[in-house]
Amino acid sequence: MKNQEIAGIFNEIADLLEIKGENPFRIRAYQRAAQNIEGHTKNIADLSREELLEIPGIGKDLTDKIEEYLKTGKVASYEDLKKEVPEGLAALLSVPSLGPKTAKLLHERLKIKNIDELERFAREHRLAGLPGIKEKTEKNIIRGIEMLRRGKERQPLGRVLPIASDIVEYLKKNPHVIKISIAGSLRRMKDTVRDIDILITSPSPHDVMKTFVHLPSVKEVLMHGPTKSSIMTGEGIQVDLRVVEDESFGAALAYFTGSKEHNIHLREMAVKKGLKINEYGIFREKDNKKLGGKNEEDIYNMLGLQYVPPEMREDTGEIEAALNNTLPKLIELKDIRGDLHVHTNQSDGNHTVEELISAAKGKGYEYIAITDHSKGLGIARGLNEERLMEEKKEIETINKKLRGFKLLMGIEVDIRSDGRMDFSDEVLSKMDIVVASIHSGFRQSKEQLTKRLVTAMKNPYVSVIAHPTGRLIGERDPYEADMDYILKIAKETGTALEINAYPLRLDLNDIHAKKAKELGIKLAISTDTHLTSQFDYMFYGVSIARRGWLEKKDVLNTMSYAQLMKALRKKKIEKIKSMRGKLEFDMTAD
DNA sequence: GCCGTTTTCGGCCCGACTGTTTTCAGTCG
Repeated sequence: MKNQEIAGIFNEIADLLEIKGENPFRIRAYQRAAQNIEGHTKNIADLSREELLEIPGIGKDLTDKIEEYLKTGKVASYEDLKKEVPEGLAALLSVPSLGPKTAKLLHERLKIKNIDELERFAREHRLAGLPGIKEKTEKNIIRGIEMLRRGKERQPLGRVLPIASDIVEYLKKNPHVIKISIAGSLRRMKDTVRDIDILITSPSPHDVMKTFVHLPSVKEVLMHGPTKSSIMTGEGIQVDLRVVEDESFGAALAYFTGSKEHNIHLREMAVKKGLKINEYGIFREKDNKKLGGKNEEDIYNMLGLQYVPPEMREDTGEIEAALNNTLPKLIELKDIRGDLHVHTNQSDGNHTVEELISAAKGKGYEYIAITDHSKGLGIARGLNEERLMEEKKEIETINKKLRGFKLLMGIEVDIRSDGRMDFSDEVLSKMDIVVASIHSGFRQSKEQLTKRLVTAMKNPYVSVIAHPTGRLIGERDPYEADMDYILKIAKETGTALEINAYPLRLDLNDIHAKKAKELGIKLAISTDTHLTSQFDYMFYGVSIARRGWLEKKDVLNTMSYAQLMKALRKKKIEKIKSMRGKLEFDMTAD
């Protein structure tokens, strides 16, 4: 996908233009274009000129630049800009509290070109004395650089949400708090978040703010105003709190949840209707009469839109869909009827089958698939043929005794480095479900990795590809595989793709999941449980699915046991037939 | 740079907090 590359260039152009002091709206145009390209589910390189022009925020000029880049690998105007602005200067913008005006000033007066130089000047007190800069600003710049170095990366959703929930519980105890909600990218359930946003309504903001800046987890108070404060926790996560009156809760929640792009789009719509939206409500422009804002729904209703669930608020088409009354009915946690990727203590899980059944029943599930590792994964005590068959026998015995609950006999079969499955087709054919995945050779070439996954999908007994990109958030990048091609083959072979709900994986991610849905590929949302408590991760998987606009019908494990077994068998037969067809064709071709 | 039921030119979302000021610019979300 060229999308990331092109979005990156447009974002850098925006930074360079900012330093040059260019027209802010021109800068925003580049940022908006970058955002829309990055979030686009189709590979930009495959689009025609007309299709490019249809992307919001992409006009004639940017289309030219995209085509220029695809053809030559460069954008001339970007190369020119880089010559004008010293290398490294744009990086100064990543320092919190330091913006383009200051960056420009620092370069013009002190010839500062990068963050290291900036830090040296600041520590030597050589910034103070410049217009508008004194000791306090100097200190803020040093603090900003430290923050940047410490917590640059975004944190995984699964790590931050529990911290946020603790803070919410603590603040709830303050008697002046009426309503409280998590907002920001955390409420939108982005797979990684940079900070925690919390919204409160209270008649006595001062008291709430006082509680907030004295939370036990506060390491530093970054900002402390009457309605808005920020703190840094001991874990190095920034928490922003906003307090409004109860009458404004809905408007403030919408404003504070974002995304920024979604909000800007809503406000532009409002302006065209003679309305104005801010965090206090929605108002009639001419006489400033308040028309709503106590509930989030007010905002959408007044604009003639369906209510947009927070997970969709990225300005990637949801507003247009809401206008046309065609928003998908997003999948919900309660739609999930089972888990298709579960490990027992036979491989690297921690529980017996019975313990897993009991926990799954507690979740209200109708079934789970037992999918231990295969022999190739020695480190996880992967099962050989003999142990697998023993497990199968055990599962069959247990199944006979179960009432209102079923086990699927499965395997998480390793895709070996040469693309072969870790078990023969004969063994795999005895499974109810085969989940195939890559656990080694991550550094192979793009061609090799793609080929491995494609070979797996073409195997008639493989039902699901687990954690298809192999990423571990903050630890390991997704491996180089041609995702567009993999999606194409998944569609052709009828292989389902997994949204692995393990918080560090969340793999597929939201963008790929959306694309898979558009192609008509089925998805499985699975927890990859190794501990019974990890069944709870399903919530994260469903959140990613919602961000990918998935509906109940797109997800395998929303089916009943009978429907699922029928669907799995049908796919298997179709695959075998199609493979035979290919084989015969190949033979006659020779 | 984009975009059009007021516009092909002239707009482009809106407000809080900080640090430097004595009325406001810069930054952020």
